[in-house]
Amino acid sequence: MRRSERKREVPDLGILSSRTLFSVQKELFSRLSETGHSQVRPRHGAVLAYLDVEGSRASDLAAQSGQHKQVIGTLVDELVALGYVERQPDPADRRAKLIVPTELGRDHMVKSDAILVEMEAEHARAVGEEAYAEFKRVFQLVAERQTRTK
Amino acid sequence: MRRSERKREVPDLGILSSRTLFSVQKELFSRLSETGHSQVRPRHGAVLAYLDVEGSRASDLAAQSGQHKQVIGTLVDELVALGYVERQPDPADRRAKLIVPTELGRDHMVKSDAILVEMEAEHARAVGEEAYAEFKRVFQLVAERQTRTK
DNA sequence: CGCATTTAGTCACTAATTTTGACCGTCACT
DNA sequence: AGTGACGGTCAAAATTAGTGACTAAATGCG
Repeated sequence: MRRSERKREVPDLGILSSRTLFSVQKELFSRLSETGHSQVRPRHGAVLAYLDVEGSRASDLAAQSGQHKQVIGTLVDELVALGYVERQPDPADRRAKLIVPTELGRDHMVKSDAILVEMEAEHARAVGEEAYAEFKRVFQLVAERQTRTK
Repeated sequence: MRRSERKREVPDLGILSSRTLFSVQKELFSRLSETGHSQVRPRHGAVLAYLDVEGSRASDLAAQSGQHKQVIGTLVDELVALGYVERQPDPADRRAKLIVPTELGRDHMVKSDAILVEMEAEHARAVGEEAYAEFKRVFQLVAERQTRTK
């Protein structure tokens, strides 16, 4: 059997992750753009995906998303311009600034969380609720292990 | 519970895929560079991951990797310069060219396949062989479903 | 306290990557 | 022969990623 064929029939962990990631992103942002968030692109996910309603620090977002803090900086600039977040001084640390979602930003967060939940619910329905729950459980373990041993 | 905390404890499918993809890539290419393939970067994976020993067409690689064919073109240029692949005319279609791995390219392919297998074997050992096999089975279904409904 | 070190964030710059549109030659079908 | 689709490349624009240096504030320590 050809290698390309084998990769198609028995994809490795990297291929599965990559295919899943990019098609999840594609569906998510295409559906978000239908609900009024057409200006936000996947890369803004590094901020919006981890943002707290109470506000988050840029360096926390950098750590969680795995991006450099300079990247977070420009993403926040763009999201400020689009009206999704605001920069506020952090009362606990005068060096830091809190990135706080606006009403629009909170709407985006709520909707994208809901779309993700819905997408996963459809998969669960298709493969079986129990099988999907077990899949998520093991996936989380694998992701943690893999991240650690990098 | 804060949203960022919840995302950490119960990551969604996109977050899990992204974390897994990037740490798999990081480990794979760092180990490859220790075995003499230090010039090859993750993005070349779009070509090398799906390449057949018999040679593959650029447009097949584009379709399988999800990249534009222009991207495949530049990746192939770089891999040719590095001595990993050659362009040969496709006997079956005079428009097309076959991307064929050289000896060096085949070595890369064999080694990266082996490293991936090894990495997965370690996960399987940690979470249980059976659980891991079931995880892979469901992951493949989910990836297929997700790719289809994009 | 006073000094060195670390941390949060930004600025400015450079390199790399992705995306677009047009283009040529070949194929498949009529 | 004529037409539309396909395989691949070129060139340019737009987006994204990576570096080094810098300010201000917090932290640690003698």
